[in-house]
Amino acid sequence: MAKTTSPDKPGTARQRGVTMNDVAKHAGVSRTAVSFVLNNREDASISEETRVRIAEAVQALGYRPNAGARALASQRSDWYGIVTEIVTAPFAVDIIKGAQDQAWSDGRFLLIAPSDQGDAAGPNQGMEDAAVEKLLEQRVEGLLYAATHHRGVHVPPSAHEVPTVLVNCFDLDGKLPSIVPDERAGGRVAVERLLKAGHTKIGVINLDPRIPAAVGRLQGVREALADAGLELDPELVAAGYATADGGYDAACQILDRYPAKDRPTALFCLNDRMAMGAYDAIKERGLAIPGDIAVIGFDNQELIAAYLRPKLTTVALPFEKMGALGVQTLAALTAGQPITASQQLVDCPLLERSSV
Amino acid sequence: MAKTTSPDKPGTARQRGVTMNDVAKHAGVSRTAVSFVLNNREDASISEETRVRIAEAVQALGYRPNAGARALASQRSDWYGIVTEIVTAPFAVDIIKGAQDQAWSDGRFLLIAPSDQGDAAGPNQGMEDAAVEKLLEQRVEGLLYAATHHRGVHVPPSAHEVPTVLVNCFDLDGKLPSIVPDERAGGRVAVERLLKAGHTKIGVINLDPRIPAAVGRLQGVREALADAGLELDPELVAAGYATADGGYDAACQILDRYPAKDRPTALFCLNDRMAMGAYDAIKERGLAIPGDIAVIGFDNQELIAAYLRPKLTTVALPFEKMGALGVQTLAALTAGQPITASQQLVDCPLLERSSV
DNA sequence: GCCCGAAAGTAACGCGAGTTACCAGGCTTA
DNA sequence: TAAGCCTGGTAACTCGCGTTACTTTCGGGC
Repeated sequence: MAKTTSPDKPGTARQRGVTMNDVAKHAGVSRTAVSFVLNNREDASISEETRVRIAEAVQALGYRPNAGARALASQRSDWYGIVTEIVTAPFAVDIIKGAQDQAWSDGRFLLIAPSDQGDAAGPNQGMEDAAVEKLLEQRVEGLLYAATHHRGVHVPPSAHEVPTVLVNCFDLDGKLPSIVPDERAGGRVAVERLLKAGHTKIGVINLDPRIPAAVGRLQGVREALADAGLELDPELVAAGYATADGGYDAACQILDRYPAKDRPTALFCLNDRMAMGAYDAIKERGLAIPGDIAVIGFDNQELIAAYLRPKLTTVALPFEKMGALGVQTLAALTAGQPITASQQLVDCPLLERSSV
Repeated sequence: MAKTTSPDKPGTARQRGVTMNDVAKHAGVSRTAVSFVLNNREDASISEETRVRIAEAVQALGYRPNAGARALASQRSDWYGIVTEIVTAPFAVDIIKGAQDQAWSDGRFLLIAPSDQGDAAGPNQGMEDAAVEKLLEQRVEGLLYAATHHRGVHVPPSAHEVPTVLVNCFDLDGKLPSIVPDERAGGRVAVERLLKAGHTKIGVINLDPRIPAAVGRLQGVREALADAGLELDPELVAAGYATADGGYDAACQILDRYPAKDRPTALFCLNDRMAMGAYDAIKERGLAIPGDIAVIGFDNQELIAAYLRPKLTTVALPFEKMGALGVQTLAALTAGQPITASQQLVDCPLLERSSV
């Protein structure tokens, strides 16, 4: 048997990188000892002196552990995967940020894979399956599946091979745990804020009424009004495309439906883009915000809400928190907690700025 | 202390995963044969019949290669790493998207690591070093280093251990290749557009004049004017904070400096947020966009530019393209191309909307 | 003086692949 | 008929590291 190392061929500059073996040799101990020290295994007995020698050798050689090899040997990768359309349409990019931060501070890596989930059973299902497949090849210990818009989804079958958590969407097949914003409470807090400011005639600029966000938020609106002994007048609700133009049109409808003295004194826009349009409609009519009409938005799209003039008071979608919670939930699952189809609601806080 | 030995019995289906050995057994061949087939090695001779048998076994068993083990054995991970503050401040998130897409379609993974690069030699240099270190532990084959704002940076020393490319920033130590937007050409194209529309008196709302973006864009402005035989009148330039409020103030300054008939007929705002503020200043004065005053922005922040009313014509920062080009450059470097401190300029296209 | 147990390590195996060297048999060719 | 060559394939080594089982030394109790 040849000795452990084959002689390095002269020509090959093949920078092999320094391994635990090199450290061991340099410190005059066995590789096992190095491994013990590096992993802080208190159950193995290594003298303080040797410990120090090894640490010095690590320093001297600039040793850097090989995560892949470690994963292979220990059968755990410390990797999570996230597959998401957010990569392709970065509206809710904070989900990634939250997940990333949480994973990172837990000493894990988050592998990010793109997907083109169509709005329903995607036209591009293949890409998504491939993404999951790729992640599983990397032996991720768990999967996050995130959407840009709160909605129901079908998860690729192979995702069931490891613990999986849905973020900002929920499993239409009802098998996986999910984390979604508490739309209802969000709608409620917005209206409560307006009521508190003395507004009783509140216009609502609605989204497509079929999507979960609209359903939840509107229910919250009704609840808040009911608590104050009021009811939601259908005349005060207008729906439109989820754009600034849509918001402009809807605001015009509502505002022009009444003579000045009967006009609603506040508008609750179910997203910030629509609020942006509503601003224009209001200003065009020579009305002041919030003097004549108060406005509350939803989503807290920083670039809009924080830069509109006056700055927009809005309900924030807790993307970052949902991402973090996703990773935490995943950690619990991979630690052995049983998988259930539980749904965690995350609070949508009201951000007070200057439009109320 | 802990029972590390887990007989495969207990409740948790310790799903060992099927390996190449299993496939080999199932197909009645050696593991080597399987490896050859899976890697499509044309130099090894395997009969068509065996090939098929192996493929069937792979199917039947649902075999999935272990990327980590493959990386270990083949000494190549197919991973790139990107360390960036973009994760923490997602302004230029499209850089990640571009890089991710490119890497993905090249069959590689992009590991994303966060950093808190302060604006100068960061207060949080430690975090950044740690990020690079972590990526190197994963044995990434190359590094991307990206910033949210075009500027000079110092790269952590260990980044020099693998090919590294800077994106949207450049190496103050002048050793690494970088990819940055062509600010100068961007400024030029904006002004040329205004000139073409007949504007000759053009106000400029400037950024902090020391940053590379301002320097470059302003130079472009001068060039375009010079080509038309004009000069940049200092009176027409106002700087401000890079916010909507800053833009509002600066626009007021410029507009109120002149009587109505001498007023500039166009404003070039060096970023979209300032353009947002300028819009307000213009509208407040009862002027129409673009009828009385045309506006061009810079950055193409979708949420602003596409939703302002009228929609903002602006010069786009080519984040996505820079990200993609970063990965391409990295691929060339890891393929053996020598590392130089070359700087690639990426075009900033003008996006025509409705404000000119 | 002998046995025992803790302290301090070490040899050897396995993780899941890629890769090299080598072998068996059949067909050509001289 | 023997030497060579191609076809089809395999054993064995390697990658860097975790882990288990086993060895050696040494101090102390009886």
